[in-house]
Amino acid sequence: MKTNTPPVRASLQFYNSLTRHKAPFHSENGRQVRMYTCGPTVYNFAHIGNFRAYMFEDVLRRTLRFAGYDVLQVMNLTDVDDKTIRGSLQAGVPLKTFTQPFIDAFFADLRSLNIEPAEFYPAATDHVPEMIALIQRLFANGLAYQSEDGSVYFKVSAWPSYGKLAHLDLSGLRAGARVAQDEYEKESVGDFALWKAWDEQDGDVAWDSPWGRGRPGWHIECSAMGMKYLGETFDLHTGGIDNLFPHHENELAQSEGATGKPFVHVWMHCAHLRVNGEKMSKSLGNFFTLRDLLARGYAGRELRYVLLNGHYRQPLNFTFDAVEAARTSLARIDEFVDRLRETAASTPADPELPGWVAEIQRQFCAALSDDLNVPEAMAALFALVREGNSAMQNGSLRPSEAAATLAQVTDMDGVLGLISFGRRDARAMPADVAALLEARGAARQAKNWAESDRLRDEMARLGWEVRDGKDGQKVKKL
RNA sequence: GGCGCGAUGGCCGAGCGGUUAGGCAGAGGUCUGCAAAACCUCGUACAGCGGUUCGACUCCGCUUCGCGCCUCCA
Repeated sequence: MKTNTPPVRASLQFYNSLTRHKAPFHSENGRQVRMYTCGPTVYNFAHIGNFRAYMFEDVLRRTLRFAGYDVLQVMNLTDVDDKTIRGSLQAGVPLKTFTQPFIDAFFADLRSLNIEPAEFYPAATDHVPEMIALIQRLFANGLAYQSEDGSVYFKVSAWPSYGKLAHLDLSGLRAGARVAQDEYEKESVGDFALWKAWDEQDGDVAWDSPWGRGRPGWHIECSAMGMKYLGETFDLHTGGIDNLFPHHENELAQSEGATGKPFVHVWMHCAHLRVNGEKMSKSLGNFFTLRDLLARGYAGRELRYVLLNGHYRQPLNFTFDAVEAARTSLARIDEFVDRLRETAASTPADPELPGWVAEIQRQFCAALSDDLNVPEAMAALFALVREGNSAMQNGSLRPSEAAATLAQVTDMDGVLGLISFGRRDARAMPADVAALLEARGAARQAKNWAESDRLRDEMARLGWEVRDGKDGQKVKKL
């Protein structure tokens, strides 16, 4: 069915970390948008702070699709670095054996949050040849050198635009507060590793390269894999704000240093998640993985709601109160959708939307188009809920209009991903509950309210809620 | 020290130079046998002090408090 989505495509605008301004978004390839999103380092279970970033990227992706674009998204899996190597050594298993369960867990977590899958999830260990090739190009351009220990570094001093993303200047870097003492083999403290020579702590994790055995640096993996799947120049690159420096700055320098072309048009960064107003940390006891929260009985969609409902460039405060509020809010939305369905029955949707629905839809689009203002988009959704309920209550919403409204809600949910996901199935009523329902109906007919209430309580004890409306009893699985 | 961000009613959380954000919680009401749901009404919120302005939560400055990055943490 064709929905009445206004053309937001022309009006999308995003804040670009590179320019520090909002600007209208244009893809390089017309209909297709190519985006690279920094993925997890798979040495552990991801925590909810990580998922705030992945949620932001999900909204971005869904908004682009909503606006009519085809999205080609890459999310890398960092499966070789200090932490993964350390973990595998401690566990006494090969690297891949160590990381695989965390990769599986990561995908399971994405599913429980209804985060749409990316098109590609390349693993670093599968792309070492591409990284080596890229480093060779940097050598050819005079931007890389090998130190005495065999490691290869990027020569920041040879790349004048270094610092343009993080807006840092090199003199500041040199005076940096944290200068590692063991970095003497670098020519300059600002230089970063492209290739790390093997040392004992790497165990058997090593690849052959023109510079001897070793392993790739962290930054080079994103450059190599981004280019492999998206080309040497692409539209969007996202990540958490803490990736901005040094990771993204380094990636940018490497990539443009190798190709001589612009690497990414728009860089977008998501602010941190806080928990009860504090930074999440193990010592504060407020460090939660997604699994921790699911185990506490919170549903994925409730957590999705919480993670979604803030502007991505603003720190978001995670509280358990907020999850409780999300639960109630979702119940209201669910209630509304059910009611629309009942009102619509199987009536075909009006081709014309009721005026007030069209207006709300317009606001919804405008909010998202303006640098992904999800809270405002949510406000529009709730305006629809309120006015829709009101119209259904006074009987002024015709079934065909209800059907059209439902189609709009479904359309909006393409971005929000809240409605058609994660609701407990309305399982078939067990025979005992059905019997109670029937008995209650009879009691009600006889105006035996005491018996009616008793049966309602009994059903509640079995996990079924019953409500009385104009057209009889309605049952819902709790 | 450098670069940057924030302080909104009980909680979460948008926003704008002058007109309601929204959600949750709370109070009252309508409906209902009751309950639930739904709808209606209700909060003199914009850290403090100055300034600009006819008018500032919204711009500027200062102060206080909090936060992020400054070599591998989303």
